[in-house]
Amino acid sequence: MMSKKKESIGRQKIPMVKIKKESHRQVTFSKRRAGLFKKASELCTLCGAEIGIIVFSPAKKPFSFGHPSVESVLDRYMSRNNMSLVQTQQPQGSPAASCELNMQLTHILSEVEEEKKKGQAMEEMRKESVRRSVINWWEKPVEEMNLVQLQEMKYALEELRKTVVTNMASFNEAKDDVFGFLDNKVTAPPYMNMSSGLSSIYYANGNGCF
Amino acid sequence: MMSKKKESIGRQKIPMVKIKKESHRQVTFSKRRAGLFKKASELCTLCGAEIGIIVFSPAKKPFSFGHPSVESVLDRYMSRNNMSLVQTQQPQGSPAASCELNMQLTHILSEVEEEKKKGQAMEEMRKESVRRSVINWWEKPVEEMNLVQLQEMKYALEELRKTVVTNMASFNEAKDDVFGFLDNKVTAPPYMNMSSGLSSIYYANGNGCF
DNA sequence: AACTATTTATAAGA
DNA sequence: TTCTTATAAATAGTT
Repeated sequence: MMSKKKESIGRQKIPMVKIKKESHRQVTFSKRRAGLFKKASELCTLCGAEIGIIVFSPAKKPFSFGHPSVESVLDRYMSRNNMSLVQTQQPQGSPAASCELNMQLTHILSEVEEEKKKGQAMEEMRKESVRRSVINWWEKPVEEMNLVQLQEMKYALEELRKTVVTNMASFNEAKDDVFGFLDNKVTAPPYMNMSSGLSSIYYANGNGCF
Repeated sequence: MMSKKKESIGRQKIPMVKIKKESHRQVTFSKRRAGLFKKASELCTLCGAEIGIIVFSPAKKPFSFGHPSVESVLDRYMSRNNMSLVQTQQPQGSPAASCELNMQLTHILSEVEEEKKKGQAMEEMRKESVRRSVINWWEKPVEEMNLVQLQEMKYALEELRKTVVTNMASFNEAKDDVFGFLDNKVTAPPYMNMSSGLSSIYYANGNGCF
């Protein structure tokens, strides 16, 4: 056994953007689809969950995973939604639309919140940068300029945070104003599922309204 | 130096059987569901796939993930399989208001998405910068790079703030609109077929919305 | 909700 | 496609 090191550079980090090269994308799709289905199957086994997954490849080919079966999961999902629509007789207005809009509003709110967190994280980063710069400012001539930049950024960040906080408040008011009346009528408060960070609209609900 | 031993035994291999302990199972469900949705979102981004996922927790709570939307993916899957979506007609309020609101929300959603992506990209850049800085800080003046990073970030943050402010304003308008039409108790003809998702173009409903 | 130590997933290369 | 390998990412157990 000789030392034939580095036979591979191993897994490398890749940017989270669409893979350009067709062949490469196809390979990645296959691998990751398999990985996704495996994760789903483990979730079913470990937690007793029921899962249905539909995947369309970039070439529009359909793949699916289901436990106990795709159909049972989809049926249940849809009947739940439809049941709720049938049972929930709303007096007037557009309750279904309201429910959906409310959910999307909630979704947006959570995203705004996420941005706020990011803003705060970046402020932390700024502080860190400042710290380092202050420690070394006498070493480099660019430091002074850097500090000016940092001050400007600090200002921008503080403004951003103010704005976000203010608007969050008005958003919440708006939400309550518009949809509050639903709460003491037929529908339960909409349930919002977690966000994973990519898709435009995905939500589930306990009251079947979407 | 001493102590500071094993603060954690780290991840351990677990048998692939249903987790007995209820609380433990619930925690694992949450963690792994999040992981599953993240994987799905990455598959969408990297490969341009379209994915719909329905998950029922052990407690029968539904969660879903969809890109571009659960409905569009399920609908496409079902039409391929000669299944029929049960579409229940819902009485609608002011179609014009709904349409307007939907457009507003679609617009806001897409902008928030865009900002979110920007934020993520920024975060990546920061990480990369930090990583390089840590490795080479004694070799090169990282100050310059940091300056560029900071300038870019400042610009991005200012843009974000503008967007947030703009969106808040337009949403508040939208809020007033929907509030008004709900209050009006409009009795509208129940011919309008409300689809589930903003991007579900499959359910043509004749009013040009969605 | 955060933190490690490990296991698991997977990007590259063959 | 399938296999290998080294590294990135997910997560089990703990606080």
